Amino acid sequence: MSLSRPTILDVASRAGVSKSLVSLALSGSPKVSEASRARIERAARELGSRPNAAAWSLAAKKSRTLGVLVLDLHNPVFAEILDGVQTEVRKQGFSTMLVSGGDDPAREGDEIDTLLQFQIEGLVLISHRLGAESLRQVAGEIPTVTVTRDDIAIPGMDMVCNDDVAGARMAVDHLVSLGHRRIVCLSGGDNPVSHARAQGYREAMAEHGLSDDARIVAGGLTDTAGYRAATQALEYSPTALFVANDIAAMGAIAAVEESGRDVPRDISVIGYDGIRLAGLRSVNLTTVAQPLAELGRLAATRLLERLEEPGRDSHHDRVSSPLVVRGTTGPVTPVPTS
Amino acid sequence: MSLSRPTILDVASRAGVSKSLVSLALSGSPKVSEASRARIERAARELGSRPNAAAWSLAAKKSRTLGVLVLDLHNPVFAEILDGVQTEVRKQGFSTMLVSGGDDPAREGDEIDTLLQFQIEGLVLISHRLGAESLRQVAGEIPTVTVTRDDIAIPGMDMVCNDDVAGARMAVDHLVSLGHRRIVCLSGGDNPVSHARAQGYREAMAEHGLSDDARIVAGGLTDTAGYRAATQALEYSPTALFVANDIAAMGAIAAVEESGRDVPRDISVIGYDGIRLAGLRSVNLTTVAQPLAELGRLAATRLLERLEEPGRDSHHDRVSSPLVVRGTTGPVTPVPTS
DNA sequence: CCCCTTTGTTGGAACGTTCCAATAATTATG
DNA sequence: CATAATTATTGGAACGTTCCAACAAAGGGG
Repeated sequence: MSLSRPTILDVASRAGVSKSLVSLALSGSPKVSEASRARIERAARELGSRPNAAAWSLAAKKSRTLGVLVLDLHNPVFAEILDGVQTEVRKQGFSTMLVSGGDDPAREGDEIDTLLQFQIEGLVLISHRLGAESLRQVAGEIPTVTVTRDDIAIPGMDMVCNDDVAGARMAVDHLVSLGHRRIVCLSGGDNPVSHARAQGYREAMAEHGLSDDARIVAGGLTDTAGYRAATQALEYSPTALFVANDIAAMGAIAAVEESGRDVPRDISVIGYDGIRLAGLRSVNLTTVAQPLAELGRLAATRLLERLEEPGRDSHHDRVSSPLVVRGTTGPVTPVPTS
Repeated sequence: MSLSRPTILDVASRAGVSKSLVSLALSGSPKVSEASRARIERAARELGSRPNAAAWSLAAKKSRTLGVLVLDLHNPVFAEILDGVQTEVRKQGFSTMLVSGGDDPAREGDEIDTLLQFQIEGLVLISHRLGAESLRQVAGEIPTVTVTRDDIAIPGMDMVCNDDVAGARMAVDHLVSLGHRRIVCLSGGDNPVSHARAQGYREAMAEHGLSDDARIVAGGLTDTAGYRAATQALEYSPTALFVANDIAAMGAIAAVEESGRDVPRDISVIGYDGIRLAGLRSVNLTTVAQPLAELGRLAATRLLERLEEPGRDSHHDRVSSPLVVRGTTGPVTPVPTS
């Protein structure tokens, strides 16, 4: 309704002081007398004034706002990491401006541009879409932290991720300890994360002397990709599947069940990511659970630290992801299926 | 790195024109000669200048930014609506500033405040948390549209939602057409949306002369709530369950299966919302699918329309949600179970 | 009682834009 | 060719803050 909101000038005249004092009082400066402070606060409350963030940011030459780019909001992994970011950022008195790349690299660039226009002070990239070149360029312009990728090290850019290789090995170890040997890996396609997970699979298989049984089927990170890859994997008559992520694992389970086999009696399935969804009763997926919210929290912390101390060396955090055993993995059945 | 980014003054001096002309050129005014425009654009590109959104918003007295408040990002329903909002808003040249209420009413108020500080021009509320009073207050301050609730009509506030009563009736009709009579409703608890869905259930049961078979079990909108409610509902030995939302329906399915019954052979289950997740192969849930992205798109459209024409009457859109039949519903088994 | 500190308070200049009224350059008109 | 009309361009005043140097008022020490 009110076309022009009250400004600090309105507050000042109502409280009978200068605009400068209002500014001081509202920013909590100690050099304002109690009397004035009380009068100013009352006036501000009565007028319902709200500081204009645009003016603030212009004058103070900072925005106290962090930009967050998420690969695609539909994927629960990102939503969960995001939540950790937001909680921490908020706690430190910053705001976040969130944009979604909508799974489209071109749009991703645009969105970063928008964020920069808003004078964000730092950028959290929850996406592995950006190429090395763009990444380097962005990181050169603004303090940046990436989450979920550890393929590119750029000086001055921080990195937070889980140890995909170790996680994948843990998954395989678990399956082996249940007696499985014919374990097929449904890879997540051509991206850094999936490569690392496949690598961990290979290493663990070798370590258990199962290199000859190692089979990697090319898949993707989606439900349908998992379904297709699993269908194909069945030709190897495996007793267990290690799938690149939880969503794809769900697709894989569907494929296994449709083929008339039971999970986990005939075939065990293990995923990766630890999205909440995997914990739902009807899914009940065994998985390597990344501490998603913690990843987000850590990323925010690192970024805020760098804002304090811009020149510091880049930090590379690699947190470990525990194995969460649920209902889709079990001991290998003694009698072979056919 | 560069402490001070290039401004239009830098561009102006490089192009040998005044700052005003740069402003004109960059905003695409027709009264700039081709020659100057080309020079200015080149200079801007070379310097890598980016308009300062804060300054812009201050000078132009608008922000071209819309605020979006989401109840909780973890719930896929909201992410999917959000996606529709963002796509449309973006198309019209606006930016969005997203905040999440984190399922906490107090924080929700704070977040709206933050949004207002950023001088957002309009607000999209994807949440049914706010009470009538706060809602009225917010809507009085800024053009607002709510999505997914139709319980409170406030003059000047637009509303976009689906017809929950009709949707619920459709669900029941579907079950009845499959021969079901003992259909139990697992309600979603004490919130406007769940009330409407339960109401639709009651109406449809009455219409089919099944009022005596109507049973409503109090539940919630989460996985575990659905599980518990379903466990309780089994005492009525139903042949079908109508569950308040998809997530709860997934919990219900788990309960049914754990009790040794098969879905859909022994008991059919139908959900509500149409989240993508429900379409995953291993879930394959029959549901009343709200056009989630469309809801978001429509909300954005209405809000932008209102910005054009501030005084207009409030629009209440109630879109219809088609039934999507998948694998969790089937004909009632001819022979009674016990 | 004067000067020095301390404590509050103030006006004005910035910040990077837009917008407007005024000017300069160009073209059309009689 | 002078003048009017049009088209390009410009400087300056906003916008709502912060920040700083300067000032007023009040104590404290000699």
